[in-house]
Amino acid sequence: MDNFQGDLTDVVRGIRSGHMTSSPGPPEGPSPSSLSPPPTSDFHVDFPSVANSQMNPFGDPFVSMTDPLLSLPANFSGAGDIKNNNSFAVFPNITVDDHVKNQCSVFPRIRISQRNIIQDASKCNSPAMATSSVAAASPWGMINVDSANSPRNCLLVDNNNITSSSSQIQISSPPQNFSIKRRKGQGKKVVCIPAPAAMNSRSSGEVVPSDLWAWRKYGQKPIKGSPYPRGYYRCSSSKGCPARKQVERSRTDPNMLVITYTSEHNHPWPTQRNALAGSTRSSSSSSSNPCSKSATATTSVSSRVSQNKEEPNKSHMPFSSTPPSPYVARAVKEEDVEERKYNMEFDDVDDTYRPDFQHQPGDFFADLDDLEEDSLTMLLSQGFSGDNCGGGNLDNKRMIPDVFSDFFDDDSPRS
DNA sequence: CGATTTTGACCAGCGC
DNA sequence: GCGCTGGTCAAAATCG
Repeated sequence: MDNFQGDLTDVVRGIRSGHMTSSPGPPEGPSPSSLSPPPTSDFHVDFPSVANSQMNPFGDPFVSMTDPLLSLPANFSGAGDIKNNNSFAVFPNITVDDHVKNQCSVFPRIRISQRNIIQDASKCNSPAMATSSVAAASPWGMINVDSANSPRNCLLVDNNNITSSSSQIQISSPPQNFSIKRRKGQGKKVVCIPAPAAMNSRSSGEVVPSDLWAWRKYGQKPIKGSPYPRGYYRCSSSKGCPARKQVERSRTDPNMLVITYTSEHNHPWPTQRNALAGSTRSSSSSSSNPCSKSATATTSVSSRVSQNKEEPNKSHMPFSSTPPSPYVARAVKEEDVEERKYNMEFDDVDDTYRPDFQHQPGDFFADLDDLEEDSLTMLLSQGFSGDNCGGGNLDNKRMIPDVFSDFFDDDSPRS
């Protein structure tokens, strides 16, 4: 029925069209226009380059992984569009040359130090976001926030102050927000992201942001007090993986999706076999060939991401080559976290979701070079539309994933 | 045919 | 104990 969830495609569309707040929502739901704008605040978001990702003190294997929610061809006007459309994401320019030079993280990962978290986020008012300090991460993003000072933890991007040319982007004054936290006492990580409008989904119109893991929906329930249903997903990347997530709209802000992650993945990134299993139908398993005709312009980003997942473990993922897995998802003792989080120091990142490594970090980070490059390889090989698949149009051209092709059908510059 | 989504039923936890 | 609520199960439907 009515789901007001969204997937990356819609996020992208929303960003592109400036309709991030256009999600329909039920009649009884709060009107987006009635919502108070978030406060103006300043903090920094560091987009780690390949170099600094290698210096990642957190040992986070995802640090150099790409963030589908934050990835778009910047040349679609990049900051300009963001500026005009109240978008939350910042998009890197992607070129073949960038790839070759290994200078471009296709999906830059946002990391916000707690010390940089705005102290004036009081206008952020999602109840779900209203508890305790948090440092958590999804596979596609990690943000450490101090909610002690922000009832609603938000990553807010300034319409007026975005610099995409360097690895550091100053952000302030947000129209949209993005936050991650752990729900008190439940061992959960809550992610709050702008809810895309349901524009291209399956029958129900349900669309869910992708986060590189393969999720299978196993239930949906109406939630008391909320006009929006909650979707229940489990990890389908690996059989027996306890990872769960719940996706629902914020009650107070229908434009926000609240994603609650429960339990940790007990496996590396999806294996090739299961990545396919976890992919959505819109991406045919036969489309390992990026030029496959089965890949249509309406294929969701989610499915494409799932497709991409099958690549990493083939040979490039740092945890793919050495069975058993070189890393296991960290089993967080949430009770301990709960006890600590109110006293968490700004530099305390222990609460951050991250995997443990069973091999030398240096080995892992050495692998990140390949990983970083391979991320783009995957995108280039799978995410672009047919014309680019012929191999003849790669010359320093902006490569535009066909998942974004809709945005360029009209007046958007491609080069 | 295999995998996912949908959706009603079932179960457990909690408060009264 | 009862009712409410949230989380999960599983059969059917759907899709590529």
